[in-house]
Amino acid sequence: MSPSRSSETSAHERLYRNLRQRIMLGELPPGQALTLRGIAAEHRVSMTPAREAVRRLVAEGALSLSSSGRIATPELSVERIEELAALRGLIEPELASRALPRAHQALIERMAVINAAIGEAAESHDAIGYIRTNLEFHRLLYLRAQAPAMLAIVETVWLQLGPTMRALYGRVKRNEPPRHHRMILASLRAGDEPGLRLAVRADVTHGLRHLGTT
Amino acid sequence: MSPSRSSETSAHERLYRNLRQRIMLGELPPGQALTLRGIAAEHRVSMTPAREAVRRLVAEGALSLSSSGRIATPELSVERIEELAALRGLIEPELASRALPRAHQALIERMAVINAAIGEAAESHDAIGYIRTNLEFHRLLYLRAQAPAMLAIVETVWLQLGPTMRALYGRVKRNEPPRHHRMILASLRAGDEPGLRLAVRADVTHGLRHLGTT
DNA sequence: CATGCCCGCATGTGATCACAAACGGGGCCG
DNA sequence: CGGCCCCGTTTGTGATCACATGCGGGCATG
Repeated sequence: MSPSRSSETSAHERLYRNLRQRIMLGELPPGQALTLRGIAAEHRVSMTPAREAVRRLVAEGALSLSSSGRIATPELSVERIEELAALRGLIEPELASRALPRAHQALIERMAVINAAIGEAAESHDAIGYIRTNLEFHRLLYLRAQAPAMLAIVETVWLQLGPTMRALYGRVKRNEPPRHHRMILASLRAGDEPGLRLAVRADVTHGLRHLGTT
Repeated sequence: MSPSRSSETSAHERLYRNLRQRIMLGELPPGQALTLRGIAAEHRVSMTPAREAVRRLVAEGALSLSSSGRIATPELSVERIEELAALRGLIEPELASRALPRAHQALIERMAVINAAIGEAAESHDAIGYIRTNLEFHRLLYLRAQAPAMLAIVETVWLQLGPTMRALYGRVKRNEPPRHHRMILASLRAGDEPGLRLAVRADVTHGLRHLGTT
């Protein structure tokens, strides 16, 4: 076809990034149905790149296939959510700990700025903005850990939790940033490694705890 | 086309499973080049299912694409290997701990049998058999943890390490099962949770430690 | 004999077609 | 009025084709 848009990356890569971002930020509710032809048409490409992007996202747990092959965002069971939260609680403190020696003042200030943005998103009840800035807060720290494989796995977990997080934060009306973020920043400033691990673990575990109200 | 082989699963699923197993067991050395047409021809299907299987494996880190899209098994840097080993050391003790309360006598005996098979594979210098039985030993335990998401992530890590493990075990001539396996079995029998965590962590960390000889 | 260029072929990407299955709505029967 | 069946249509799967790209071997050149 005419390469009207001469983007650097291949078509399926663009579809993949677009879908991945929408899922991770919770723009799609759990159980949302998708079709290959719909995705393809939306991006003005044929079914082939759509198939590859979907296949990739299914492999990462960001989408699920019904027994007959229909595509939808996953509807997570409570057990699975708790398991994914446990994985976050296992890996993220490790990433934070590895990032701590490299976390300079400038980084901490940038994190504080993002934390303020989280507060703004919370005040205006912007669920997607809240999720996005919250993930940015964590990712900015973890990038300093110089551990790409660990970060990739954590992002996969975030991806799987995306639709559920949206449903969760859409219900719980927050007005302020997570309380543990201040503890994370304080521990970073103090160079307090055990405190940082605890703060990160608490932050990660806390948000996913009130699920009994489902 | 004529559905000559009426297998239950779709074609790309069969290709995926076949390739995944070969990679995880270390049948392919690091840097081994593959082609879509080659994979397709080997399984008597068209390129389409081969593409989807490869895409899925790339998403899991089992295969890597060059900048021009060529397919090969990944050649891991030492840093990445250490990171993946750290992930194993983080998650596998947790899985073992969760499996412990459900680990009955019958399970422990089956693990002991597999451990003997590991010894046989080691004696006959059967690298692939060694890797396969070793993973079976761990998987059999972790299945009891009732934590499918964690198990899936650990298996992804195993998958990424597959070609490297082959290169590793092919060089180091082992003659016996990993020494920490006896500690794992003993901790299981004694119901000793902290000991189990330590034994698993040691087992996982130990095997990947002697990399300086590269 | 070493080195760099060049062309042919292998390879991945995307589009399109054919087909089987299953979803779902409308109508029929109890 | 409710439940069930049936058929049209949507949807995923696999095959095949056209094309751009880049790798690699062979030849010419210094």
